[in-house]
Amino acid sequence: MPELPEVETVKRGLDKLIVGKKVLSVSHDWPKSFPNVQSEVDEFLVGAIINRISRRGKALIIDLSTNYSLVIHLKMTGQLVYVGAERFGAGHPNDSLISELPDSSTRVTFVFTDKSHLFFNDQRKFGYVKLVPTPHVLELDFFQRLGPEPLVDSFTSKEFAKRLQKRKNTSIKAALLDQSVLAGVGNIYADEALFGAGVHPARRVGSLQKPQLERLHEALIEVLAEAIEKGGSTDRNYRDAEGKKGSYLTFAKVFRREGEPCMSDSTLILKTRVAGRGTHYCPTCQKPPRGFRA
DNA sequence: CACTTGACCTGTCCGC
DNA sequence: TGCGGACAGGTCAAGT
Repeated sequence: MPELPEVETVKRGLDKLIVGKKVLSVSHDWPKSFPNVQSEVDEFLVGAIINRISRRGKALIIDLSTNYSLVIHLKMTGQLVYVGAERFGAGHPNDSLISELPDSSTRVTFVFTDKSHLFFNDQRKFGYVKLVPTPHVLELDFFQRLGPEPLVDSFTSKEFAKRLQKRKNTSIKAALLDQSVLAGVGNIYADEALFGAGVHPARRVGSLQKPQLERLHEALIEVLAEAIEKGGSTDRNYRDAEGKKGSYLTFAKVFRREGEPCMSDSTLILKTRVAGRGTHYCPTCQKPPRGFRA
């Protein structure tokens, strides 16, 4: 479940690993994972040089020298793992997960001219890699709908409150998961930020007072920034560009911690369902709204 | 328009 | 042990 911190971690890894490389060949076997036709691949991807990597929300954008870009969404189980050329030479020692690739979840394989590889793995096939003319990337519906990046200065508490206006009658958790309110938050960081702010996930957006919104705004930024520092969260599938797990869940205060004592007051963490998602919270730090039953 | 639910997929876990 | 079904949760389409 790559969210903003995981995608940012992959982005930073790819910055170091593949920028400047030239694409030698590309193979793919699942149309939804790579919807472009072969002629586009031949013309705009094979032979292209990787110019620049960026992230917007949970999506990665890889700009190529052909004025095309690869738009990549990892959705639930996607991975982008780089494997250096030495692994494909003779007699090189095996190295953990990387020695297993490609595997049964590999959907797309990029080979660079120096023989290094980039694998797009995606067990559940929800994610995609698509080749789009660079000038049209941000015109894609996905990007058009996206709200602001939470980690830029212009994302103020005031901007946050304004964005929440159109979601007044839903739960705050559903609003945080709505990518048009802000970009990049998913199930893990929604729960963590709500705990950090002491706000119950089922609270109606319209019922929150300004100080609570300010605390939530602050908690969102804090949680996302700390998660990037820890290399993101690995629940099961997530890996960074070098095939390594993120360590944030070791530090998570509520996510996947049902039945454990709250770090703040030792009340047992509960798990319920809000906005159709598994939702974790401390019932005393995050006072449930009237009428809420777990 | 606001909001919720189901579909897209597959691996894992739980109960029988 | 085997097997069906629930579950995991990001986004879009379709529903109320």
